[in-house]
Amino acid sequence: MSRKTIGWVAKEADVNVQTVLYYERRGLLPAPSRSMHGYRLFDDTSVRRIRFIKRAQQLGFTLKQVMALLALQTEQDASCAQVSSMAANHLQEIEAKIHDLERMRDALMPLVEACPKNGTLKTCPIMDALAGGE
Amino acid sequence: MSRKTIGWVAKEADVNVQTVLYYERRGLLPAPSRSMHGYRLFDDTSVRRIRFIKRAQQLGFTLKQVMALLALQTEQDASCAQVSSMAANHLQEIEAKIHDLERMRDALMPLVEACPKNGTLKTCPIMDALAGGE
DNA sequence: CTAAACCTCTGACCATGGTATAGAGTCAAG
DNA sequence: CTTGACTCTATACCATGGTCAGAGGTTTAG
Repeated sequence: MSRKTIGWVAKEADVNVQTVLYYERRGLLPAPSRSMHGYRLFDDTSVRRIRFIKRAQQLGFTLKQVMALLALQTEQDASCAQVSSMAANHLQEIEAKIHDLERMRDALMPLVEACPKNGTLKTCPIMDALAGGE
Repeated sequence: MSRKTIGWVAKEADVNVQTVLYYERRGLLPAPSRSMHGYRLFDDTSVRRIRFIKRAQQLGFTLKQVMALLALQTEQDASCAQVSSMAANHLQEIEAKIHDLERMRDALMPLVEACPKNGTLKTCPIMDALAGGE
């Protein structure tokens, strides 16, 4: 397979050219080889790597965490347990965020329901709660 | 009640002095009056305002949204319905975020559970999923 | 009187995940 | 040979919610 330009990778991986450059800057993609005139030369391992990043992002991993996952991927003695541990940690963070949001929802929902929606601010239970109920 | 310094407000409202300045820069707090020597002079309406901001933040409102709420608060003809509408919108956003996170959790959890935690990366279901299962 | 402790101001910096812009060089089709 | 599309580098910008640094003025206790 002949080596392709950055535009090709971007299209294949369905990201912006700038994003590929950004990932390279961030160290998520290795510095690619270059053509005579300094053009980056990629192949489909780069495309697969970007897709890996995107899938990890869909699972809520930050680029920093993805970087750690990618680092494991290239270590030959990396174990499944390390990946699992990172994923389990991340899962806990996700659950914590869910709980935070649920707490917000549970605080806000009764206020919205209690709001008559026709009065002034003085009788608004939402504003009242925000003002501290004083 | 005598007017106090920024340090006093910060302490009363349990925020950083810098944060008070930041809120003023962002327009969440009005430009305070000044002493002879240019020092900001506050009273407890400022403290109450910062506490309002903090409570709204706890409900997940961004500073931009808080600004809108505060703007309503000072309009005399603002209605409860406007507040309610903002809150209801925000509630929907919260629920959307919860669903996103739940989707992540539901994708990640079976992978973590399926992971034997003792193999190499080649047999790791998590890595496999991230690599696209190819 | 002096030194510490507080206050002021502006502007830059942190992480996050990119996007945009400018000026210059290169490549391929017509 | 020209034109348009692509690439290069470097830098700046977006929102978010602050935090920090530096240079200076003020206040207060000893």
